[in-house]
Amino acid sequence: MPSDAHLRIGELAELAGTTTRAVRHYHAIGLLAEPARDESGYRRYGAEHLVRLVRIRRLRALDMPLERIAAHLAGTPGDLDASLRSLADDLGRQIEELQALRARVLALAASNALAAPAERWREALGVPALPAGEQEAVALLDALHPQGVEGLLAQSSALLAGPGLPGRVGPLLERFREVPDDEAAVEELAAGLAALLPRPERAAPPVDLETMEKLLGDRFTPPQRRVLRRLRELLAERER
Amino acid sequence: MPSDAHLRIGELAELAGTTTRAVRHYHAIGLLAEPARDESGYRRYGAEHLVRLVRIRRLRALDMPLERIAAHLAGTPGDLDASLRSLADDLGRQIEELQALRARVLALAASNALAAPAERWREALGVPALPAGEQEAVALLDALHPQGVEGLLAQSSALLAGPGLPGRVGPLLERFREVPDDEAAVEELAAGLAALLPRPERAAPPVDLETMEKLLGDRFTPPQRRVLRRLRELLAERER
DNA sequence: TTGCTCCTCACGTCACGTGAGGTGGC
DNA sequence: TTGCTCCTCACGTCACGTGAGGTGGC
Repeated sequence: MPSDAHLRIGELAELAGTTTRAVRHYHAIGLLAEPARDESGYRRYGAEHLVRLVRIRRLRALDMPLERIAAHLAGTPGDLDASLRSLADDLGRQIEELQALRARVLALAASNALAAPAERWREALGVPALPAGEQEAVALLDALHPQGVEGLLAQSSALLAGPGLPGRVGPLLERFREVPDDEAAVEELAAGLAALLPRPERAAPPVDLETMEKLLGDRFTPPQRRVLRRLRELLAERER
Repeated sequence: MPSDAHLRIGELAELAGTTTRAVRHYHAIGLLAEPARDESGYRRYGAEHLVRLVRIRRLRALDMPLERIAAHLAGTPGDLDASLRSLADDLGRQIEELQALRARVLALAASNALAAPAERWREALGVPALPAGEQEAVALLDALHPQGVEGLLAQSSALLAGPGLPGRVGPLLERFREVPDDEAAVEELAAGLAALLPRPERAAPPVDLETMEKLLGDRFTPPQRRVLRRLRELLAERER
C-alpha cells in the first residue's frame, strides 16, 4: 500500500474545495499530473497532488487564468511576485473599465437617451409631434450618428453662427413638408438647410445624407428629393 | 429597386460599427430579422435593420448580454429604465467583487503567503531550517488548512493558554525528530503536542491528522507513528 | 442487492473570431 | 482576368457544469 496513492478523486477534490470535474480538467490540460490507477482503474492521489491542487485552487480564487497559474507554478519565487503584481494591475484596469461603463449606464438612464429618437428630437428642438414617416427618418438619423440625434444636433449647433437650431429648424421643416414643385423654392430650401449643417475642416459631416437617401429616398415626394439632392450638392461644393 | 433593400452586409456592419460576423450571429439567434436576398443570394438590408442593429450595438457597448438586449428591445419604455438600472446594479456588484479580489491579491503579494510553506512556517515559529521530509509535511499541513500554515498557527495560538506557540513548538519538534521506542516518551510527547492543538466547541480541528497520516504516514519512524496515533486518540477523546 | 463513487465521452456556455472552400460582382 | 464581397459550415475561445451510459466497491 504505497503511501502516495491513497486518495480517490472525490476525496482529493473535497479536501481542495473543488469538484472532480475540475480535477479531471486540470489533468486534461496538463496542469496537474495524472496519478497512478488502482486495480479498478480509479485514480489514486498522494500528498504532492493535494499540495499542487490546493495551490492551483488558491490562485484560481484570485481569478488567475489557468495558463498563468501554470506559468506561475513553474516559475521561481521572483516570478511569483511579479505575476501577483501584474494580476493586481489587470484587476485594477478591469475595475476602471467597469466603473466607466457603469457611469455611462447611469448617465444613459438619467438622460433617457435610449428612448424613441423621434421623442428626443422633438424635445431637443421644441417642435410638435412628428408624423410616422418622419419618425422613421429621425430614427435613421439617430442610428447614423455615433452619438445619436443629440450628437447630431450638438455638432450642428456648435458650429452654427447666429441663433441656435431650435428656432430655425421648425420653419424649415414646415416648408420641407409642403415644398412645391418649383425650382426656386427647392433651391432656397436646400440653401436654408445647408446653413444648418455647417462643416468644419476635416470633420465628419454631421449627417450621412447619402445613406439617408439610399435607404429612405422613396418616402419623399419628387420635389423633396430634389431638395435633398441639391442639399448634397451644396454640401459637397462647400468641401472644396 | 425597393427602398428597403439596399445595404449589403458589409456596409450595414460598417455603418453600425461592427462586423459581418456579428450581424450573422444576431440573425442566427433571432435577435435581428433576416432580410431578403438579392439574385445572388446576398442579404439586402434596409433602414429598419440598421436602426435595430445600432440599438443592439449601443446596448452591447454597455456590456449588456444579448439575451437581455432582446428582452430590452421587446419591452416597453418602462421596462427599459428598469433594465438599465439593474444593469448598473450588476456592474456595481462586479466592481465590488473585483475590488475585494484586488485587495486580496495585494495583501498576498505583501505577505508572501504564496511562498514555500516551509519557509513561512520557519519564519512564523522561529525554528531553524527544516529537513526535506518535514518540508513536505509542512506543505501538506499548509494545503490542508483553508488559511494555510498561517491559519493553522493563528487558530492554535488564539486558543492556547499560557505562552504562545513559537517558544513551545521548537522543543517538541526536536523531541519528535528523535523520539525513542519507548511508551512513556511517546505518551508524553503526544500529550505535549495535544496541548498545542486546542479545540473549541464545534470548531473544526486545526489539523486534519487523519489525512496527514494517510498521505505521509510512511515517512515517519514506528515510534513517531505511535506518537501521531496517540495524539489522534487524545484529540478524539477531548471531543466528548 | 442497493446506493455510492468512479470511469469516459461529449455537448453546452457567451459572443463572436477565424479560417476553409466556394461563388457572384466590378 | 483580378481583387473584393459575399455565401455556408465549423472549429476555437475559457473553465469547467451537466448529463449519458456503463462499471467496480462496500
